[in-house]
Amino acid sequence: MFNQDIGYLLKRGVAEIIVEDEMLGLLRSGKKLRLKEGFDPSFPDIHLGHMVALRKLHQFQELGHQIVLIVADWTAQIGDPSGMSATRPMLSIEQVKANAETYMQQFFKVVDKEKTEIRWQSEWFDKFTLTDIIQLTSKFTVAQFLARDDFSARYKAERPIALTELLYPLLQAYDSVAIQADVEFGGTDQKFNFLVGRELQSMVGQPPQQCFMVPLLVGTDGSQKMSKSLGNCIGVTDPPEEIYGKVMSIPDSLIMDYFELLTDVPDQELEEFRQGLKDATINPMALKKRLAREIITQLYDQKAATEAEEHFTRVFQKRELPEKIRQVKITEELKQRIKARSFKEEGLAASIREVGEPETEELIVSVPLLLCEIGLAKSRSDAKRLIAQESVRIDGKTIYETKGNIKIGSIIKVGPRRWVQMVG
RNA sequence: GGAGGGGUGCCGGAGUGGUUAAUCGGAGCAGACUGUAAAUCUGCCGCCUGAAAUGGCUACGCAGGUUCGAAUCCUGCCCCCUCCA
Repeated sequence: MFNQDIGYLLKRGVAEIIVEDEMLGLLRSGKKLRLKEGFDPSFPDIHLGHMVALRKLHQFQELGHQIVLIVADWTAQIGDPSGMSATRPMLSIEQVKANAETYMQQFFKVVDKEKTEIRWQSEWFDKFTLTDIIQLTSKFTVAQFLARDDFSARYKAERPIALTELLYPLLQAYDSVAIQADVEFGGTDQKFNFLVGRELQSMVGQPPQQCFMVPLLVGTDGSQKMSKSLGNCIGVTDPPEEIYGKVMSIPDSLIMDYFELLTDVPDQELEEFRQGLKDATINPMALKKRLAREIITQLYDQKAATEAEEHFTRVFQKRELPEKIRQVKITEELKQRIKARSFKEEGLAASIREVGEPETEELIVSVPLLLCEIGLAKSRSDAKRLIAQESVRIDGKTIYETKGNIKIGSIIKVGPRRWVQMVG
């Protein structure tokens, strides 16, 4: 049983472990391991891509090991050299704290707070002196760093590499020394940084950490790794319906990866899925529904998953109205703004009329203006385009011109998934 | 210190005096098809005015200038990259 657990732990959803034998030895030794996970407080939002490693951490926790979460408040100022932006604005201390707070709320959706130790880089780096930095940097060579994939790629492509970026792996490595990490967790893109940590630890006489790397989850676009800046991610705090919808929109080719990395559906069952997909006895859509339920159940609960599924079926498969629609109040202020900015010509001004009781009040409005005011269009030009494309519906009727009637209770729909209901 | 290359719309990247709100690709949006999959096809894709045709404004690192007219020419400035030292 124990061996089975370990096998699952070290195989399912794992890209690479350095050094696997040592890792196995550590697990068998019965020692309570210190599992390192760092995060950059510039990006406090966790998405499913991060969740892969966090799920692993949780599994280790269940076996009694200790997570050490590091708030990388120093390296955040450098920026991880994973090719994107080299420079980024320095965050204020308050901002860092607020972001750390946000991060942890999401982090503890997946891992057990009770078994987590939280450490800040500033605990050790605030005290760092130039001497310390010189000592640290003197241990490595430029050639070693240029060996790293993205450094060498950028170097060859004659793209800039900031000196501070070279410092990034060193600082991250020092974290491992500071907390005496036994294992560091992350995506395969962290391999270089992890290895520097290993090396540094052995230089200072600590047992080198194991590097536990999970595959990078491909985002909803089906081609690039999930990342917030690419806009292809599913956030762990996204509302259930949204997670459901986004999962349904992933390409079929990703289904099995998602199952493997993000759920506990047993390997054997996954094999059946694979086979079923292969000989087309399973509808991929059905699998995605299952997947969406699994994920939402983990992040919320079963009830939320069921509701999200009902919502999806109703709104997107049957094309009915959602049960909850964002409501916008028709305030005096809104009316004034609509009046002030539309139909300035005398003849038309009169057409803004009130019919009968306030309850049945009907307004003739400039639809582009209205869409802007209630946040369904970015600008009036944008709104006009949407109308021209016949994607604006008021109470089920497609709008073809810029004039339209609304009343209390009117439902305005733009495109396939944006609704607003006007309320009094 | 010297030499060379470059800064264009969300991103990549054309354009080197006018017909350029700026070729093209990607992303995005809308639509057809569908399983909110893929593939494919169509349209849109700066802001404001107008029902629309139209019109106006803002935009090609920044500031000036030349010109009837500039992203494109001139001057100054800022920033980035590579190479040599």
